[in-house]
Amino acid sequence: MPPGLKDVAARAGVSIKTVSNVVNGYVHVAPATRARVQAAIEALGYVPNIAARQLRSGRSGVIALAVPELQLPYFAEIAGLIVQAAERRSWTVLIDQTDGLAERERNLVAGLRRHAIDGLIFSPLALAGEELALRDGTPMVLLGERIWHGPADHVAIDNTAAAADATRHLTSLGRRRIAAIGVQDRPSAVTAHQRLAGYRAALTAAGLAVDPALEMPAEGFHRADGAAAMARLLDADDPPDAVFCFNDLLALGALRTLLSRGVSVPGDVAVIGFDDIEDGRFSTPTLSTIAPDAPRIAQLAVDLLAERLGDGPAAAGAPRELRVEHRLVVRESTAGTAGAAG
Amino acid sequence: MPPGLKDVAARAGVSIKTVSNVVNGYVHVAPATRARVQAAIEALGYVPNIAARQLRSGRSGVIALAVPELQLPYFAEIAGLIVQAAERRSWTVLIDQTDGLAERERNLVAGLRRHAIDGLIFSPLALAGEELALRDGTPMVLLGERIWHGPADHVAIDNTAAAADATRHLTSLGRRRIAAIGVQDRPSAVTAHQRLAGYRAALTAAGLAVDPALEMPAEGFHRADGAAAMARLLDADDPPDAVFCFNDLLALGALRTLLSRGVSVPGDVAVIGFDDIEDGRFSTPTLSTIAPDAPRIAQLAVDLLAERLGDGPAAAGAPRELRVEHRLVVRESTAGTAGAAG
DNA sequence: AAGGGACTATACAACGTTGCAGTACTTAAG
DNA sequence: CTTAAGTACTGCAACGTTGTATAGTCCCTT
Repeated sequence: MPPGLKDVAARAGVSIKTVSNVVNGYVHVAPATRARVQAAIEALGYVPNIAARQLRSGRSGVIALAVPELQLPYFAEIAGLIVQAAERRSWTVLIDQTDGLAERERNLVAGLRRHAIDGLIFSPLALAGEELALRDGTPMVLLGERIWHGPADHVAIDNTAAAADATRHLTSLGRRRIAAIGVQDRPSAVTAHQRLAGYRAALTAAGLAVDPALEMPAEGFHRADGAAAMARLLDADDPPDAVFCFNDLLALGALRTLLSRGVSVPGDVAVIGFDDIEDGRFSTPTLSTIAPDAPRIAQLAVDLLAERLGDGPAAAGAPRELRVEHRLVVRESTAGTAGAAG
Repeated sequence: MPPGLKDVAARAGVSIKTVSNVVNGYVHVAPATRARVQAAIEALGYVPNIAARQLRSGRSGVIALAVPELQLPYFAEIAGLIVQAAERRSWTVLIDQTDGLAERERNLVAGLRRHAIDGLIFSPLALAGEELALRDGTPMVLLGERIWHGPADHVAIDNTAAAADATRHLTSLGRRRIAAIGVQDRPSAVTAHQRLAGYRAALTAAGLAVDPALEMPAEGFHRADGAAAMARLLDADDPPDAVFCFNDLLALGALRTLLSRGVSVPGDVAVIGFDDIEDGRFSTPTLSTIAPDAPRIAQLAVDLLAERLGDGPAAAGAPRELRVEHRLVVRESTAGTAGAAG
């Protein structure tokens, strides 16, 4: 029903191939011909059929982005930024939600969509290390963890250093009993492990003891988990005077518990999170956090993929690891000032 | 490079079409043949080429979802739910972010991706009414507004009634000076208009005067807009004793302003929002709100699309309008209890 | 015993596009 | 004036799949 090259060719009085040449910007087309074809294209409202193009060329112009959960504000932000970056290369982004399920992630890696996508940007949650090796040749860029010598290209901040920065901020404020919320046992929970490592390192560096009672596990990284963990900390014998939460949602949950119990923040307990999501800028009190350079992460991920996709010389080669900067953002939850209830 | 029907056929010693029949679950294939083909498929790791299938059948198995902004938690939630609902029909969802830009929305409606998608679920922000008529035949389901006699299928809650419910909740608490935050002038801002209408209707029904000074405009529907509007309300001569915010983010922004100025919520000012996003369950105080039945919205939208796509009898026919229920959710910001600072 | 139907399997064409090979004409160089 | 190089355009085949048409086999009915 919609017009094809054939229809345009008929109307412009040229061959199908010439129309194709015009569409693809082939140089050796006479200006007059080009104009005539253009006119026909516009008159008929011709749009190239992507399926046919893909069938012929093997390229779909679609890349997939797989994230654990779109409702986590951090991933929503990253997704938006990647879509923008991809748009500049006129790529379409297919967003896949894994819900952190190992099976879903394995399917992706095994090449579930295979023919449909040119590349994959993947933020793994359940999988790590060797399991991430892509079976088919689809280029992949990993996001968000620092996996040394991993099987694929990789963009991440230095999680361990960032966690240490957050913890050091708390020690520099004179806090001595600093808890961590978000510890996870699963061997694949690389993020949690790295942030825990950074936390411990900073404690040790400040001459503080590592106390297992202060390392609170969290099932997920949601507000509810943070709120529950904070409650357990407060109910314990020797409650903390500061908390480093492994992401902002945990921190917001913790804040909720603290405030509803009348604990002053940061007076009695200082709180710092991780991610710098928008919510943290409007919570009461506003939330100190570690801000990864998300726009740069998105841009680099897309650039890396483009490099692999380019048929140029740099297409092959060993996996690359790109580090992105992060900043410590100090707000009320550690620095004080505004109406922090007590 | 990846195997095709041809390769499987060769290995199984049957014709290409027979393999195709097995893949598509055609009934009249002898069990022995079917088994042999299945074995070949698994041995070779055959995966159907979607592009070729689409080229042949015209169907891509992909539907698009276009929302204003993924970072708005309400849309992130809807997106997740739609992806789930689509998965049950083994459809893939392509998520498009319009940023509320009229041009981007017009492109979509004009059929930008045309061949690539089987249908479109669209939550318009800048466009309304006639402009939404789809040029090509791609089925479309509209989300989130109540456009009477619109050009396409449509799933929505009764915005006006819901806004009236929220406002009535405030009047029933004895509040007399009730402000609204989120008013928008643009004729296409249908949501804002309808919520304003419901607000006014409920005021009138309660015997209260409509006071333009209490109807606060908001550029966007973000926290910052709510915070700013609330500040202006508090600085005015006769501040309100309750606020109905047109979405939860505005309400959370308003809460932030109220608390940082030491105004008691709900003691001095009661606050209610709209959407029931997760944040509102963990804010301080927790946020009363109107909860649309989001899972049902998602399910119905996908079902409607499926109906149009089915080559069955119900495929054509006049646009349908489906109404989804909503509930009033009363939490601390209007009902009191927990540690609402004062 | 003949006819009809259900079952099993196949061959061929087409979907719309692009790579490759090739033709005809023009211009510049020797 | 011939030859080579470049320009402008065309035709054919192929990408991998599925719908239609067809043919052969077997069993059941009349």
